[in-house]
Amino acid sequence: MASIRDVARRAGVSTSTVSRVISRKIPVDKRTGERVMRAICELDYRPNLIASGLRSRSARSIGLLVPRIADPFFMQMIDYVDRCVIEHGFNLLLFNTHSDPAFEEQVLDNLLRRHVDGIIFSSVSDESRVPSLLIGVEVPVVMLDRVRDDAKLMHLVLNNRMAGELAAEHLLGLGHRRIACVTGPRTLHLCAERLAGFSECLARRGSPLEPDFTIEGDFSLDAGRSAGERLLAAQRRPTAVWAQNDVMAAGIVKAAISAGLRVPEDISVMGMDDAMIPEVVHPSLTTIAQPLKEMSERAVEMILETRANAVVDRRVILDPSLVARQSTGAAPESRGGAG
Amino acid sequence: MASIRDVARRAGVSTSTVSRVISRKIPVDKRTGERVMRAICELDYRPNLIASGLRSRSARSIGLLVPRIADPFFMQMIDYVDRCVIEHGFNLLLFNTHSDPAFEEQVLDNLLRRHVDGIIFSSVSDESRVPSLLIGVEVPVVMLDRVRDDAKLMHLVLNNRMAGELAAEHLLGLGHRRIACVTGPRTLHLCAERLAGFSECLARRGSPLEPDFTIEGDFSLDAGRSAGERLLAAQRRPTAVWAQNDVMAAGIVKAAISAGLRVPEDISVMGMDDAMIPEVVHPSLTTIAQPLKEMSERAVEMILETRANAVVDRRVILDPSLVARQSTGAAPESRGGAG
DNA sequence: TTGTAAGCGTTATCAT
DNA sequence: ATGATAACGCTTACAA
Repeated sequence: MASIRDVARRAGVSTSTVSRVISRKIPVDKRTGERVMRAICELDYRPNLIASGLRSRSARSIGLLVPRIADPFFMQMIDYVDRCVIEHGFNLLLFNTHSDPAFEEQVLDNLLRRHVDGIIFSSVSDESRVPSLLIGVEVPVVMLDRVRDDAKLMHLVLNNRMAGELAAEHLLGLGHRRIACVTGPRTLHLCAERLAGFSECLARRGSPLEPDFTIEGDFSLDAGRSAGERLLAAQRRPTAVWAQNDVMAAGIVKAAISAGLRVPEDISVMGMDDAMIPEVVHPSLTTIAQPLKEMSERAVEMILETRANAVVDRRVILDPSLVARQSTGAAPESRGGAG
Repeated sequence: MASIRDVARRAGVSTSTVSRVISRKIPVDKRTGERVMRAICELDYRPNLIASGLRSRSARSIGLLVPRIADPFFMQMIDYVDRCVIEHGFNLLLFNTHSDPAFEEQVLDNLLRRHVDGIIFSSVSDESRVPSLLIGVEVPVVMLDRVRDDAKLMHLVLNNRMAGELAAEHLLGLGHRRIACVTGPRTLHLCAERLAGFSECLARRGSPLEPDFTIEGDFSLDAGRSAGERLLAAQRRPTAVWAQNDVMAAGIVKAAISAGLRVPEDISVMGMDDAMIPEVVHPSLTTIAQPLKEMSERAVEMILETRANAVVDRRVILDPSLVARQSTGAAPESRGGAG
């Protein structure tokens, strides 16, 4: 493959001139510039980004760490981050941490060896040592949805408490009083926050969450399904359920329909995330949407701005929003006779 | 950050010795080896993969090109490829071609500049010039699901004709005779193959596909939904539909249920791919599964073996399989009275 | 077994 | 505006 020397030789200039033509940061005489460009084309020359990365200390790539690739939410995130990263002339290095602290550390090591220009880190395990390992590092890091206040790292978090409140308000507004919640792993701060917002809002409005009506899941379809089955088996079953992600909500819907119930006529179900799942299932899921596009873009921008020594907010909080679809409706009691 | 020189200095050896200790390909005296390791730990030294990549001409990374990241099928593929790549000590560079030939070429250029160790390329557009551009290249390339016979490139394809046959056999076996098919973009060879297998099998068994009963879609939920609506509006509607991916099948299910039909009692629906969607919707989708795990692993192995100068099959064909779930059942005619 | 030294293909610095 | 030259941090002949 042709190198910058071959181009220089062919164009009758030095390698520095070729480099200048390519980077187009430093002015070059128009005629020599054209000669160089011609040589580049004739030789089908492609600058070697590895070499360039070594010398300029930037391989123009961003590392994205997610706990799970095969997940609708993270898949959307990967897509958005990728678009944004490409737009800025960078590439995406993708790492799956498998929600495993040990794996995370190994992956991090790898990442640092590759000298990426920035790291976007979405962990779903609050015990990870990685954030602390990340503090000394010279590359910009943005943590997504983590709260442990390592003020040294940039943070981009969702207002998870508000997510719970929005869900509660929506269901209360439809007349529901017997409301259940299927949470994610309770050890996750973000799940606890969502639940707190949800239950506090219910309590404030006079319909406190019953202990039997909060079930912990692991964000999987099966967790949703079995939580649904348990809730429906209760003597006085709930008329509405909020699941802390859409996949579990889909599981609950399956459990309900399998049990001969109609959604939302007999029971309302809502989810969270608003990535892919809600439209695919029937009835379409009402959900709490995360501003995933904005989150992804902000993360990339925070990194790029830090790199450029711009002044950057070190902590950004974004608001979720309600997206009403078909899976929630008026409470049975408020439509027909008393429950 | 500490470099190999710092380590060498601290351990009182040369940089080559340090390099040997790290690569552990060349024997090193046990005692010096330990001294070096200690120095590495003390300095928290991490070999720079950019520098190593430049010198050794291998950055230990594999490039994966997919037409769409935010898609259940490709998401699964990305996950499997990543696992396999990591297992072999490589990293994944992900590229979204957006099913756009122009974008593909730009992305390819980028890929070549990065001197990846191999390229796995899954395109969903047969007109792309990329494969021809790829022929001269010195890095191993594996094409997924492309048929245009550039014998210069390695291929890994699904037996798409068999996929159509399996679908037809399944529905015929359940007693269906009025059967429809919602295809992907007809310009794609793989879609044409699936349809050919499907319709030839039906014709062979005396239930040829009616022209009105094949509808072209674009693999999207909306395409499935509107195709479903059109099919259900027909005077004599089909009793079974095969969609060439699961997302469109989900759209058809939604159309059917919205029209007041039961699945599968009134109409059977089946999909293809078997990635994420079939379990999430209700009823769970019967589908034609692609052996995605095997495909992904084979692709990575083909690259690694080529790199190691092993003899490699240049063309691998894998078989799909039927996964029966709840969305298909006996034809209405064959259960109750005649249609 | 270990050290020396020459690159890998760029870019950055300093001249001119 | 352009050229010579020295890095960047590592690997790898080759020599010892």
